Amino acid sequence: MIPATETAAPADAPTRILDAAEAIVRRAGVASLTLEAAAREAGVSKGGLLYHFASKEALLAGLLNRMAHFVAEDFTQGLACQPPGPGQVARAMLAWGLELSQEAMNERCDRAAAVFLAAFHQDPALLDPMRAVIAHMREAVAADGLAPGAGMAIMAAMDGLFMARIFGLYTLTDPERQAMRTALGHLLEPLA
Amino acid sequence: MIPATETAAPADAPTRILDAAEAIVRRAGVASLTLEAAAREAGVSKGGLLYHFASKEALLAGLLNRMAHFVAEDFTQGLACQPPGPGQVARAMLAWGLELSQEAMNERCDRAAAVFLAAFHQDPALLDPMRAVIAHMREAVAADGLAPGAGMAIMAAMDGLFMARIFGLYTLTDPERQAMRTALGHLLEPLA
DNA sequence: CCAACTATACCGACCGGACGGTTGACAAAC
DNA sequence: GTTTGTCAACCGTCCGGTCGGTATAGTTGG
Repeated sequence: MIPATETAAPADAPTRILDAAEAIVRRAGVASLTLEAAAREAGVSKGGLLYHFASKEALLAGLLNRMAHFVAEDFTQGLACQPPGPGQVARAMLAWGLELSQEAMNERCDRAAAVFLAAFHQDPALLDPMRAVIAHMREAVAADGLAPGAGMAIMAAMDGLFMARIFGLYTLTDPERQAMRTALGHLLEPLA
Repeated sequence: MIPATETAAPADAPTRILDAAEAIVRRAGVASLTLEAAAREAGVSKGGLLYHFASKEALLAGLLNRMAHFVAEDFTQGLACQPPGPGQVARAMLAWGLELSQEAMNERCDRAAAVFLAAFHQDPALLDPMRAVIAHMREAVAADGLAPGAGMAIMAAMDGLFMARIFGLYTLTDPERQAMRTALGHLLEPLA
């Protein structure tokens, strides 16, 4: 959704730097993200980068803040696509994790994963903004009007798929996704 | 289960080094794991460490192999505790993720997480032994005699809890654990 | 029995490179 | 003329890995 500020759009330097850092982590892993590399990829010098982000930690913090914002927006949007009523939140999560096209899902996962791991490696405390977003989601799940535990189970399952993708542990085939969708769908009924 | 080879037991050097590396990552994060630090904590010199593990990558590989072995064993043991029949694997996974004492669960999670993240940071390919173990689990789940998707949903949910703990995203309260256990329990019935 | 030799386990000084961050200069914008 | 954005050179540190050396325990030949 958010406009693709990349191709042929001369974004401002901070944005270009964030994009570059993200791209590096996605392409070559956390360990390859250095200030010099990010600066080069963003088309600025190292000094120029440090003008906008005073330290590597600041860079990662900026990256994660942007991501947390994006995730929160994504969640709200997904929620709006579901008809209201009990289980709305859970349905939105299922749609996010199992009904999205593989490409869309992979794009979101990989992007989030890159930022996530990079920030965590620098300092686990940098994840705080993300934790806040997730806490907000958990509240929404708790107030979803489903049998207690059902929503949390669905959320945890989607988190599990997310992790599996992050680390390349496994990916579901399309029939598997469908089957899991059906199974978890049973938890949506008010009293199962 | 596995005998605690730590306290007052002068294990052999390679084991001491692996323990030390693991402890460092758990205590101070991936970034703090240096060869010198690991060597010091293990009570050997850097040269001594490099005698047993020829490179940092070799050290991480050793760490992850040990962990993969431990996880596989843990899985087999948990399986043996469940009465046979359809859903045996899924029940074992539920027990692992939701019925274990908090302490036991945290211990396992933290230990795995530390090794996992350290290895991934060094080189994602180092996770291959772990991927093999997980592939084996997925096969077991697929042959569990449950409705298709149910077992995978349960496995994914446990993975999600694992990730949430790794990154300190959230932890379930005891009532929440109980509720999730109940909800996922519904998926164990042959045809829901 | 002993001397020579080898293998194993370990040590710690050192090297080279990389990386985060600093500094001083410079040009355009206001 | 000062603020803003950018640059390139430089510095200190840290870390992975190398290397020459040492001590102990076998092993072998005389």
